[in-house]
Amino acid sequence: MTTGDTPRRGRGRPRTPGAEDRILTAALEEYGEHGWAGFTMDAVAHRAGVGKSTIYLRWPDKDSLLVRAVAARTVTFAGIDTGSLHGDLIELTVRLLRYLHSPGGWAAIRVTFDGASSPERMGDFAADLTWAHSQYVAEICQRAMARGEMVDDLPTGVVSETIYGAAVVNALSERLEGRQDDEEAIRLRAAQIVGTIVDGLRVPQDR
Amino acid sequence: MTTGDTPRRGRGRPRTPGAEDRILTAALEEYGEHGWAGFTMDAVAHRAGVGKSTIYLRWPDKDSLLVRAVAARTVTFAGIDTGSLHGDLIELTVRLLRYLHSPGGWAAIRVTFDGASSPERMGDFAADLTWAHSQYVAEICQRAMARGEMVDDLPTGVVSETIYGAAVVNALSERLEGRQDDEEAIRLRAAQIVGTIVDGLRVPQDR
Amino acid sequence: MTTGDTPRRGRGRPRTPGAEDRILTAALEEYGEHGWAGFTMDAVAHRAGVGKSTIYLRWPDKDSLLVRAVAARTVTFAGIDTGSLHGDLIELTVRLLRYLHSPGGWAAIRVTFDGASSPERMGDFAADLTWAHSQYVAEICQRAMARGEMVDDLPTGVVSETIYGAAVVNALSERLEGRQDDEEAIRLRAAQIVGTIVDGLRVPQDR
Amino acid sequence: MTTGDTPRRGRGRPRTPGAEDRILTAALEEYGEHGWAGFTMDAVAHRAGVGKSTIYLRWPDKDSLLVRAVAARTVTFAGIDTGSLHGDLIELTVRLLRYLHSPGGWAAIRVTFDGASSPERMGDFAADLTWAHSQYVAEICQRAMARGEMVDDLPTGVVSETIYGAAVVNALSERLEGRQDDEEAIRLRAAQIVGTIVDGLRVPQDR
DNA sequence: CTATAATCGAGACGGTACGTCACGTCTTGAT
DNA sequence: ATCAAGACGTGACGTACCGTCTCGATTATAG
Repeated sequence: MTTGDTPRRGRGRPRTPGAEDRILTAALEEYGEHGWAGFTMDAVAHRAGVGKSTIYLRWPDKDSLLVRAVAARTVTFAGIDTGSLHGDLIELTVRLLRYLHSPGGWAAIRVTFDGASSPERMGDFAADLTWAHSQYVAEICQRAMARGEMVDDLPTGVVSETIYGAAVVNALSERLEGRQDDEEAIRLRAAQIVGTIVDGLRVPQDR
Repeated sequence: MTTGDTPRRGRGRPRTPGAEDRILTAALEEYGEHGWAGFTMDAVAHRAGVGKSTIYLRWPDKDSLLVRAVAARTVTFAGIDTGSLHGDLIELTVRLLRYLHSPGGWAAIRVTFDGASSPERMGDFAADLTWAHSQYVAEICQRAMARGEMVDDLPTGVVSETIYGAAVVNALSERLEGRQDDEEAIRLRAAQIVGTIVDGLRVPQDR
Repeated sequence: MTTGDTPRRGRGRPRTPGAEDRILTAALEEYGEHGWAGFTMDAVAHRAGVGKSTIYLRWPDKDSLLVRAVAARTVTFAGIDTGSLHGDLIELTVRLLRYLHSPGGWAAIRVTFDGASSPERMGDFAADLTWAHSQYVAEICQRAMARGEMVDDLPTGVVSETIYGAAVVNALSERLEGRQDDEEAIRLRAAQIVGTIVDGLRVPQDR
Repeated sequence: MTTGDTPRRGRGRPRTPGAEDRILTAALEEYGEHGWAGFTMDAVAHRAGVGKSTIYLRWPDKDSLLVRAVAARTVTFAGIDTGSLHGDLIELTVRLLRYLHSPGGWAAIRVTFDGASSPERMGDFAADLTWAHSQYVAEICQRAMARGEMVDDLPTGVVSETIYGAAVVNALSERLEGRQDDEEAIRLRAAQIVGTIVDGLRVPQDR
């Protein structure tokens, strides 16, 4: 996920090992503190204790730096398997909400939407990220279908859209209302969202 | 929601009638084509065939212009009442998807997320918009609860988050995948989303 | 000699009248104080109380600015006519030495030599300046020839080369030795130079 | 005048024999082609087929390299003695013109004037060079005075300024006018310059 | 024959200035 | 009073070069 891949083939002074990380961290911090406006390459360089040239040696421009900074801090939600559809989705949603409520997660959201507007500049990060998210849900659903727990006449994409979407909008409204949701609030919201999706809104008629 | 408030009668040359509209249109077009970076006041002025002063006489800065341009194209989803929860939500979701897949709707999404990141500059619009969306769902849910059609131990905010979120992410993935959903695709997706929310994912056990 | 020629045809805000002068003055001062290294566009802009764009609106780059700054302060030596060859040349040489010993004159020398090395960048200033200098001498010589005061089998170019060259090298050695020639020293040197050229070095044999 | 001073025997890999020369040559060529601006250490290193460290092991900075490059190609005009003032000066002037019309001589002129502008960085070379030139003339003049051939109430500095200056300005105008003086043109000009200085401009009154 | 050490080509590094571009302000003459 | 045009001060952009540094490779002397 880093720029990496450089096999370091010898000739010339090698790139300073720590620099990559320090720059990405500085970038995320600056972005978090000042937003896109006020997100300055000079400030990032200064905060990372690095010259601008060192940054531009690694990333071609401001957009790319931010995208990579976000990508480098992307978390994975793979490997969830509690044994039940409800349990799996709860676990996934809790982790998702936790992430999206963090500065890095919010930055990922913004970069994703920016990326969808100008794919030539922000590259494939957005597509990769949303595809990864849809996969987590797909795996959970496939297991649930195999267990006969879940209807099988529904593309899993709808489920991932619904869960991912609910989490994104929840993070959005947290920011707009100036809330700071704690772990308890997150767990409650996850339960409500998953409950709606698994059990539906209809009043149970006979049970 | 218009520029308004300043009736601007009195002495002197009156403001050129068409200008307001041409500027807002030009702004949306530029934003749609080039994204936030590459969205230039000079370009907007040029495309609208207008001097920069004419713009700055009406809006204080770039953010405000963009917010107003988006707001001027905002649509309302009020007044839906088909008689059933399922019917209401389908109608709402169809309209929502149609809007968010349009250039103006996509711009509204982006402005909303930008606004949440820098509320001091353009936060009010985002808050107003999301609040309005949550109200449409709230009204529908309250009527459904009164009819006994829907569980009443769930805050309506969860429902609006889920529907609005699913629609937003659907618009996002349409762009990322380069799709161009037609009316049929939209109706199908709306049915799937609302089905999931109203009926849930569980296999009906006895019916 | 200024950038000028702009007939100021109306449309748009006119260029700030004083700016041109303030920038040229600031440029010469910065150049005089810090030399070519340490001659910074930002510093010139700051000293002139002007933005960099205002400078780049008028001159395409650093070289051009310096050339024009020097050119704008170029002095003329036209109109010398004391009635005798000796008197004319003394007057010319005194003025020339005075000028070349001043900061502006020294800057003119440097720009001239730079210009001869890269004519595509420094343009025609160097050629114009040396041509003008040769003309002053040519006029003086032609009058002297007409009066029968001077040999007429010699191109006047040699005379101007000799006088201009002596003055340039005199200014050079003043700087290298850290001298600060006063008016008296200048007049003495002028007399010696012109004496050498008019009367020659040979011992007068019979007079 | 070479890099010298450090005999550099002892252990370790000895300095590559040809490097010194290749670097100085490359430096003069780059300087000649692009002038001071556009005279780049990287370009010199590349043209000499050498790493930058190899250059910086020998000279502390750009100024020093250039000064040394010029100094290494400096020619001497010592040992002229034809028996007459006129003959000596002709010989000196011819050699001087030949040198100053060559790339190395022109570079020496430029370095001299640059050095006079920032003596702390490269002043010594300029002072040494001009002092050497004045000595050649001084010797010639002293012999001429001893022979009673030349007036003795004139400091020899004036003569050297005049001759050196005329040669410098002649080289300048050759470049400005795009001429390429051949040996014949040089001899003619030398004769004219020396004639002016030895015999003066006055019409011989009785002969 | 091995250890030590200076030099080499390559090129990344922190810094500083370049020339460009956009923002939001301003100043003009015209409407 | 508003308009189109466009110059203004400010400040970030991405590039280029300086002089330093770090690397692995090379080439000598010293033990």
